[in-house]
Amino acid sequence: MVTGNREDYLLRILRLTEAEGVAKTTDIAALMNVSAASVTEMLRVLAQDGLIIYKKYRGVSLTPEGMAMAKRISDKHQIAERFLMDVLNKDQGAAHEEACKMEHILSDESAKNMCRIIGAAEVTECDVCGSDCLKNRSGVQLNRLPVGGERKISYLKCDDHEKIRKLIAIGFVPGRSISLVSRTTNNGPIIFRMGESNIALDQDLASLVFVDTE
Amino acid sequence: MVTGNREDYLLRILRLTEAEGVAKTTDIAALMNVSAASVTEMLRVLAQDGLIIYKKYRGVSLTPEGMAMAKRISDKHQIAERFLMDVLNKDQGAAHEEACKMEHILSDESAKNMCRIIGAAEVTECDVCGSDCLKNRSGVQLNRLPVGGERKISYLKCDDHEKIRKLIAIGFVPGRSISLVSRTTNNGPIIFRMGESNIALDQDLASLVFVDTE
DNA sequence: CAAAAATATTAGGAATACCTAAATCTTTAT
DNA sequence: ATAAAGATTTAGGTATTCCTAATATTTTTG
Repeated sequence: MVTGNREDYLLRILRLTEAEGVAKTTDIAALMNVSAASVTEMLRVLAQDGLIIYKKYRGVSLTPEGMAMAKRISDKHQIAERFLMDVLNKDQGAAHEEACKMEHILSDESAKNMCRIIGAAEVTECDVCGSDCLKNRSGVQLNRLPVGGERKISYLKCDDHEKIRKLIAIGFVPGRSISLVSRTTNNGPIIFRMGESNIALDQDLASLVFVDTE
Repeated sequence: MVTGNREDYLLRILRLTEAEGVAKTTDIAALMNVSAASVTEMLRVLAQDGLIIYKKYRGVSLTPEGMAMAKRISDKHQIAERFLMDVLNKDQGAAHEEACKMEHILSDESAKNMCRIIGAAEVTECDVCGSDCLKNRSGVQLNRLPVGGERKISYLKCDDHEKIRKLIAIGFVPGRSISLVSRTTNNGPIIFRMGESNIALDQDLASLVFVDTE
């Protein structure tokens, strides 16, 4: 069983490997705020679990499984951190802190849905979300929808946190079905139907909402 | 130091106290999926920490501090659960599961901001959010409903995952309209009407379902 | 190329949280 | 009222994860 604690070690090892090529006991210890002896002990355990390759006195590297696990956690951290900043209004420092805890408990599904909401082009290859994460996503802006057809909201495009929050508060949440009722000429508001009610939305806000193609 | 684990115990004790007046070792053990012996051990620790009042063989109750802490966690659970459903599109069961983990790591600030997004409509005193939260959605327990009047299910109160899942499976989902058809004497089941059908529900299950205070 | 310095590991413990089995206390039923 | 049943606690262990001190290995440097 891989505990949150072990996940933390894995993540540190990933970061160190990325930055330095190898992860050394002392460096891990420093980053984890733990004694070197504790690190050695944990390395043995992780090696036994097949997550790292560990040679005494020689530092460690991740096995493919270990790498996959670490990447997954790292992705969730990124997603959570952005979400906390963009949607829950936290500053970078606080968001990072909280993301360090969230990364261990966030379900794949929730992470994926957070991704849809923040929709920024920042995290590239994301193991959690697969291909439909944050990069080159297809989708149609709500304001370009033809009248009538029902679509599902795919994601909200990060532009301005305040607007995102407003949209969510109104009910524009990924996964929901929506259809365009009518469009005024020029740049007036557009009328949508979602659930039981009609909603008017300004063009500029509507342009932040992307729905599934087709 | 109060770990997430201890917080879980505190929360169980709160729920049992609310439902039954006292929290007994065996009940706690059953809800936590842990041996009675482990519970006894933990109760000693919690008592030592001043969070509960514990008299051997006599069950426990929360001290003011313990109560405050348990309430705070409970509030965060409710907020996280609703947020996961309303914003991240999770179904009740999955949202509940994940909220059980989130409740321990969610910062006050994030919880408050979640409230702002989801809780604009329903309000009252929540220890985390102060005045503007969703605590007051807690209207009336289903088993206290007068015969006849139609109400909407507001939420299901966390007590035990199995029961919650059972209720959901039967169809007790927030938002649905329900009315009390008849009540047997004593502690027998209660008959409700929901949609096209009548449903019998035990008192203890019914007490977990809250409907809007008209 | 050794000795000093830096790094890493082993040894021996501590705290938390869990378990089973046995003992003890309380409740229930005859 | 008392013995059986039920609930709770104690005793004795296990697994994780952390610690300090002592030991071993590697690297650096005079």
